Amino acid sequence: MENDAPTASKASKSEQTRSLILETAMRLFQERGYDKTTMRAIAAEAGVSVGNAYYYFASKEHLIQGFYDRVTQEHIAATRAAMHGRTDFPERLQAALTAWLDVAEPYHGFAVQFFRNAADPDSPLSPFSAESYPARQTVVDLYREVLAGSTMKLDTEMAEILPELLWLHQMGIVLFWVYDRTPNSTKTRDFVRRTTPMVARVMNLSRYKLIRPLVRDADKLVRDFIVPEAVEPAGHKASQSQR
Amino acid sequence: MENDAPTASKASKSEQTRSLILETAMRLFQERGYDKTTMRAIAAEAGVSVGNAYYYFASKEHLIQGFYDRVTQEHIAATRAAMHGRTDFPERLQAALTAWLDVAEPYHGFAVQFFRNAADPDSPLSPFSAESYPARQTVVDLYREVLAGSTMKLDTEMAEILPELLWLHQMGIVLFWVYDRTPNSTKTRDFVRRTTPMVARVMNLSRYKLIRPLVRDADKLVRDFIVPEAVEPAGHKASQSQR
DNA sequence: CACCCCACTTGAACGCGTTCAAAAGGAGGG
DNA sequence: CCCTCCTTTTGAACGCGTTCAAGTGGGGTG
Repeated sequence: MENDAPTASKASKSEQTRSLILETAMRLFQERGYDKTTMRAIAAEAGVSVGNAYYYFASKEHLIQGFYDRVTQEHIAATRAAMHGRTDFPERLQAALTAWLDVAEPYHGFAVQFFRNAADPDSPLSPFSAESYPARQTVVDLYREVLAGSTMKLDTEMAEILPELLWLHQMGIVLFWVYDRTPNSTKTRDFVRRTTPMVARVMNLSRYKLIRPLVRDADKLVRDFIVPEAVEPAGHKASQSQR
Repeated sequence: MENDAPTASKASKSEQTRSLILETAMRLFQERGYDKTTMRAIAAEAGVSVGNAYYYFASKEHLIQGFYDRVTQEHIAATRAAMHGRTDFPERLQAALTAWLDVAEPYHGFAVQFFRNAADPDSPLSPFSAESYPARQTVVDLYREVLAGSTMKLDTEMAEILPELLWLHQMGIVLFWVYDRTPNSTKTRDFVRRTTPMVARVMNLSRYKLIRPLVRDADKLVRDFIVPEAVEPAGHKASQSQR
């Protein structure tokens, strides 16, 4: 995750321990769910002490960041594969969203915990937090790609903020998914299938005279309130414990 | 919350204890925040035992339901007062949203904690849960009122689902508010001020031929996926303990 | 009055996430 | 070889939400 530069040629002892704990945690979360996996159990299973786990991860929640990063990486790869050769925008968008559902499905059980954090602005895990800005930007870029590779025509004004909006749209889908208890998230998949063409139609409409002023206002609104200007630079980095 | 019907003419001893605990909890939550208020502290301050608190409230979270109900009641009253005499839809909508912000402001500090828990579909406190269906419906009815009292014209099809959508819209605003750290939630208030007329414009547009099919699809989508048909009746009542 | 029943109350105990002072390595420097 | 200074590791201990077996008390019944 972090760069580790200084020494290490392949994988310092420290780095090994760290990922051993992370892997163990991820496995147990998947096997027993988040709540039923205790820090003691993770430590025991990994063959270290509880305190050691806390040396590498500031809290139990921070272990989830591992899940988040992993899902994001797989999501991007899967989306690129699924979009390959397609230029129809709705198809590409649907590919991206369906890919997310495929990748995240195994974690559905404890994804709830993830979303709990989303509602807490103080949590570094919140998708809106400064700490997760890089991860967020990665996904925004993915949607930029979804858009760029399509034949969809829209004015530059719109094109600029759209990736951000599509990311927000994905967050909405994820919220829907978290609440969805149907097997294999069938309901969410249907929702996506029916929602995607509508999104495309709204985007098309945005070129009509009638709607233009509304679009312009919406654009300005998003710029003023939603998209952060570069995010405050100042020190954080304090994501880990370091006494 | 529960009905208590059987005996009690004015306020059975039981009912007194119950509300004593609730009032104490609400006060401490406000004074110290949710996390820093311990169940032991609540019990001590109320002059009862911890176990007794758990006799009346299944969990610490359940105490928050009190906050939720109170805010809802005040919100409805404040909105009616603010809308009085106005028939312009955007004005009425803005009145409703601003009223919420006014009423909820004192609790901003621990509303975060509340929303954290609310994001959990398993929690009875979730705004989407079956348990909070009545409370939700109360607010949906409020928005029905906002709409009905306005001069805004829209076809019946639209008018039917719109209250639900406006409730959803309010949820979005609340999410925004939770993240807003400006004094007196100025940013959220600006957001509402600028957002409200746009909502009205979208609603107006919905009558144009060009957009009609889109609206029809959206309507169907909402009916199929969002608005629950009376909420499943069956078990899973098992969310809480009850000896 | 004695008895029972049951709504109500108690507080010790449990399991959890988290903290922290202290120990153990281990890599240089003398 | 020892001393020093970090990084890493340990596990007991703390405070919390929650549970539960054991009371307590008052009203109805015989």
